Amino acid sequence: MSTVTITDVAKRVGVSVATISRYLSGFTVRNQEQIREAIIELNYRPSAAARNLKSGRTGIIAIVVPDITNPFFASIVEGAESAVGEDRMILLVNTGDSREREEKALSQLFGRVDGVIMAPLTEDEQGPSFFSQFGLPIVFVDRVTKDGEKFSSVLTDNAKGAQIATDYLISQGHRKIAMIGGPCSTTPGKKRADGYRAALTKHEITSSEEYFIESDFSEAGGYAAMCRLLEIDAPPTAVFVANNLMTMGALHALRDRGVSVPSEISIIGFDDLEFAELINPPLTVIARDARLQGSQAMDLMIKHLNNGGATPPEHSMVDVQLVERGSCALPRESQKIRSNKISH
Amino acid sequence: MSTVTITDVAKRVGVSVATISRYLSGFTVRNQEQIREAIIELNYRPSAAARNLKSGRTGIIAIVVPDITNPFFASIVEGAESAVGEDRMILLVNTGDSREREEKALSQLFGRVDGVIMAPLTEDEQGPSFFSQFGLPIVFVDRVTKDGEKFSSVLTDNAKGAQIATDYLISQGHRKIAMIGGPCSTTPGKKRADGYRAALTKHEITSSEEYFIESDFSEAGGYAAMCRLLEIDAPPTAVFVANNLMTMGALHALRDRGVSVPSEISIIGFDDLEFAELINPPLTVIARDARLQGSQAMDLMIKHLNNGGATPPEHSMVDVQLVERGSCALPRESQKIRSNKISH
DNA sequence: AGGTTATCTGCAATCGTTCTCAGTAACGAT
DNA sequence: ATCGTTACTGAGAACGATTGCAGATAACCT
Repeated sequence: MSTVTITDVAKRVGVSVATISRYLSGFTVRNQEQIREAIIELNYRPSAAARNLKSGRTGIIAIVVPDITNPFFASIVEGAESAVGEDRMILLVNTGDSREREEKALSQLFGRVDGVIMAPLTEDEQGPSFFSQFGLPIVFVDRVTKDGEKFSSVLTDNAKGAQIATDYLISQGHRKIAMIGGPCSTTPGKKRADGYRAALTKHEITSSEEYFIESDFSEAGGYAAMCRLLEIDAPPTAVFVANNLMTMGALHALRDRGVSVPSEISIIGFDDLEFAELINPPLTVIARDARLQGSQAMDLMIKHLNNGGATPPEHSMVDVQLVERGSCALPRESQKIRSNKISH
Repeated sequence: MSTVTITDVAKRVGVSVATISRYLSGFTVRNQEQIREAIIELNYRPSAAARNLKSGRTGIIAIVVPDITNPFFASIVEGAESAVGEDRMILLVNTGDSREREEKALSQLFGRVDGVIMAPLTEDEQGPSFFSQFGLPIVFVDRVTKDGEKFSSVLTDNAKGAQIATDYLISQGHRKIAMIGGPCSTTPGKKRADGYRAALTKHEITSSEEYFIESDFSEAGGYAAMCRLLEIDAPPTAVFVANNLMTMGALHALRDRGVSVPSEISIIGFDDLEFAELINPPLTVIARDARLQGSQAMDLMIKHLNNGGATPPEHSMVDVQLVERGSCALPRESQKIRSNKISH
């Protein structure tokens, strides 16, 4: 029933399929009116599959993210969607932090999409040719792989953000500053750790390695990490948490343990959350514009595609910003800290 | 370069394309080994477009939601994704609460996907044939359109949820109970309002119409609605807010106005939020399993597709549940409420 | 009227698969 | 040697659109 083709329309009007095809692609043809009517009457819709086969393009751009329930990635998707334009659509793939699914997705995507915007799981994909082998235009967003220079990318100034966060804590008088970091196999995980360490070094603060915990960007990971930090003999007076989900986990842990923020411990997160001000206390964070990252990535992709895929890779960096709210305060008087030390 | 076809593989091995095709679809053929090698060596990948054209199926299921940054919909997507299986993919479309984009999406989707799981914007699509005209299998999730019975659906027991919420407030002693509702043109908007009113009626509470505000499910809408409620001469002692985003808006408004929860006003939300416990006070909500809704919708769709599209519509309902935390309390003694009135 | 463009048209090839159909080879049974 | 069966193979027609080419029509000029 619903399988009306261009041939049906042509027959109805009494012209050849070529004429219908030309009408559809905007050429002026003789029986415009009748064709238009016939198309409506028959409820004809061009077959996307046939068009794809002939033209080689699909009009679909995939966006591959590790976790769509992370508000940060949701915003990236939203940003990308806002920039996609009239004649293309987005195909979202959520890899659920699974390497296997990421690979499968990528190979399945081939031929179904014109390009892929992706936040890869880790930097160490197998060899630099892993992505190239698909011959698909790729734009990296938020994260890159080892051979990331070969493709366009839109990143955050992660190191700077981490440095600002750490500087801020230092400027408040903290010296025992811990960090709950993401996997160092990821771009943000590594760069944020770098920034944290750089800030400490700059202020000549030597920090115990106990204070740095490499976690996994998940809420559960943040929870566990914070628990570990609380069990250290000389617990930190401030913690920089490297992403939103882990921050939530850390706050849950503190809540469960009855540790009050910021009077007992200061917390600064990375990535703002819509509800950050509603939390008790309102959360101080390093923020960045996720929607912008998404839209920039899409812009880059579209530019590339419209140039016939002949553009050199471009790299863009979005800025970060300290949003001061109420989760950081001066450390408890040095008294207590010292007594802590001594008791050690 | 990257356009190696089945013919190339056939030539390489010295057999016909038919043999390669058969090999690909799992039949036993004579030169399995050589074919496998040739495919790898040439890096051959079957053209999805050609397959689609031939078979009429794409292996893609679309999921259309109004707002992907709403954690509820993000979870639905995640649930659907978890149930999609090996041989199919999800195409996500975010309509951004725009009717126009919803329509455009639907017409663009035709032919590119095998089916659509969707949460329609409003119930009043133009005529019952609006969706039928596309001849696409549809499963509604969370919301339906007027002709919803014709398609499978996975809904929440919205009325029951709203009733539980309102009953709960009543049982705490509240009588001045307001509701910030969603658009009554949507399924959840309407049903939740029904449930609220039913609960009031059941307890013979006559409520001023001022107490019911029809908002738009957005954070800004919730903010504005709460502001209006606070300006009423006899402000409510408790508010049932009909979705997560509006609840956040309402809480922001209360925070900005310095109204404390729950001592001055009780708040109960609909839909849980991951950070609901972190809020001050922890938010009491009506919760439901969004992931389950997503996966059930996907199951229904897959079942339908695997049966050659010949299954009758099925309707499933997921349950709701009261999650008691700290944002509801006994109303302030009538004293204070009266003095409030007088001072006004 | 005849010639020259300028437009529009239909034929047919093409995109990369799948699938039907007819055909071949191998092998055991008669 | 013939037959039937099994197990595979290749040729070629689809699927539904786009597009180069050449032919047809109309429009314009001299």
